[in-house]
Amino acid sequence: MNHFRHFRAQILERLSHIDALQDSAFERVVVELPRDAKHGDLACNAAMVLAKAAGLKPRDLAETIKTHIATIPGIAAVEIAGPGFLNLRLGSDFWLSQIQRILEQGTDFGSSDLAGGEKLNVEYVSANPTGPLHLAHARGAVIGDVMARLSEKVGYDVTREYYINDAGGQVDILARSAYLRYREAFGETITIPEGLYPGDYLVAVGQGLKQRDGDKWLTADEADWLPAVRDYALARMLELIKADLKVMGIEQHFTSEAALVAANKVGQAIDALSALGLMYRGVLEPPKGQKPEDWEPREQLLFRSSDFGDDVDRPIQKSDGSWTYFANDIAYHYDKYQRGFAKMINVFGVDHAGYIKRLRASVKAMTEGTGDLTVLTCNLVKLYRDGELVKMSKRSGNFITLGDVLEEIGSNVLRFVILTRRSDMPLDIDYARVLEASKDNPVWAINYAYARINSVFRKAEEMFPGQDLGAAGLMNTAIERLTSEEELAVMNLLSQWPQTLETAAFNAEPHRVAFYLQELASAFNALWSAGHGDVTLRFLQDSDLELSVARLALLRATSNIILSGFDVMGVVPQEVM
RNA sequence: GUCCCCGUAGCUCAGACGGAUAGAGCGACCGCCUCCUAAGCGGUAGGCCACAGGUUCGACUCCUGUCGGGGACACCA
Repeated sequence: MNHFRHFRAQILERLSHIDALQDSAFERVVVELPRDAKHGDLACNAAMVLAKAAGLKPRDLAETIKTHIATIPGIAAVEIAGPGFLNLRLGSDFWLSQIQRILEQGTDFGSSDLAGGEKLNVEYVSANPTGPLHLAHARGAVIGDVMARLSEKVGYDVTREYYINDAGGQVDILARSAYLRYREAFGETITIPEGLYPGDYLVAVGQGLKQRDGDKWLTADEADWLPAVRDYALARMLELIKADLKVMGIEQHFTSEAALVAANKVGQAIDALSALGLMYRGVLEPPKGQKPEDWEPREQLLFRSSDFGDDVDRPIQKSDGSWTYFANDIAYHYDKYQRGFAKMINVFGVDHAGYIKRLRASVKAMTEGTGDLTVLTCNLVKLYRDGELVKMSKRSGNFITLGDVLEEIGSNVLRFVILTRRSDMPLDIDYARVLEASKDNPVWAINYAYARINSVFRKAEEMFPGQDLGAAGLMNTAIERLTSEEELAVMNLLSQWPQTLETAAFNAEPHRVAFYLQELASAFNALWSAGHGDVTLRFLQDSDLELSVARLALLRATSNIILSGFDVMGVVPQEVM
């Protein structure tokens, strides 16, 4: 349960009974977290935003509102502060109900059906199938995967998707590169010309092809071997890619660009846009600034993307009459829409940022406004070792593959590090730092809190043998015994989890989960350490079972939320450290 | 030339829908282990939120402009 929404609804209901507010609109009323914990558990701005229309001073209106909302169940105290804030303090009856919900629902606590089961397509990675994934792809993979998980939490019916760009010139280059490796497998000495892929991951492809087909292509014409070599190499590349994704726990539905083209989806999508009057033949202005030397004005088939927010209209056909990449992409999104996805999320690398406007324009146009495409961009990732930037050069084939990184730091750390930064900000990863076993390594620090909680439960079983310390046994707890500032801070944070999930999901900001977990772990560690100075604050008090159980209930709720957070991030927790 | 992103503490970064004294981690300095994991915790110092206007009762947040950093800009994918 999102307690902000819960109490807002309760407050609005009470406001509707106040005579002075009969004509007021309540949309601007917000229930939120006060900036300072001293101000209470919740803050409401109702008096300030409604005062003007009601013809009252904010603080006078606040007095009236206070008397009406003070009796809402769960609210222990209402204070008026500053320009007219209503600061609410929640009572132990409310906290107990929250702890009970968390214990009962486990990792489902915070899930909701706000999206009402709407179908959502999340497309990510979609790396060209011409080589192994590298570090930049990992970022998109994590962001997309976590967006998918978050979206499911708030009630979307999510399909995870990978778009295989297997129809363009790059797959012919792949085929030619693989063919050279095939000849190499027969002992020939090869030189890889500029423009082909030099990476040695193709050696195995050449060998595999030799094994499968023998020498039948050695003397064949390119026109004959190319399709076969291409299909074989493509399949091998997809195997590589899927293997890396599997290590990260990612599985997706694969859609082939070539298959869409073969099914004439492009023609259908362009016809649909033509029928809407959005296609025309015309000549584009030359690009301003540096004008390419070989630029020449030519008439092309253009899409009126500028009618839908793009800067200029975009070409759909190349000069040789074949479709542009954009045309295929229009077809792909048209296909998504026909499969029932009015709502789509794409995760792009920052180098494709300039492509977003035209793609969104095409979705708006072809769905006649009913479709919605959100595009998340992932900024650059730089890798550091011992403070030195690890150079990556795609041209020489000398780049860090995702497999290399996974081998060294693992999926957990990689996922977490990626999620500690907003996706559209540049990200630096320092090997030494992320592998450190200390609070400098955030995933470690959170897992440490979780492991400590497990440790307390092990101790508790020794101290109170026979006591039921499972969810059922902790359910009816004297939560009012928890009165320390540190304990209340943790309870308040636990209650913020549903809100965190919703914000992260609906604003497409998966990093919020990571920041929330760091805060929660930090609050827990503070609670733990309070017991160092003051023995009565230790969780387990062998002379006071009731208090110990109350504290254990809070701890179990905390570990449930940590597990929920890890679950959403795709991080696998360690039980003991 | 156009478009997109960014500019917050010494460093790396959070600050949803505009709200109260702008936060965290690292680094610096000072404390805390006979005790559930000190792999930790507490405290102190450190900010004209790039700049200038505008909207508002109220702007780090919204709008316009300027400066600075990054990225992308016909037919490639």
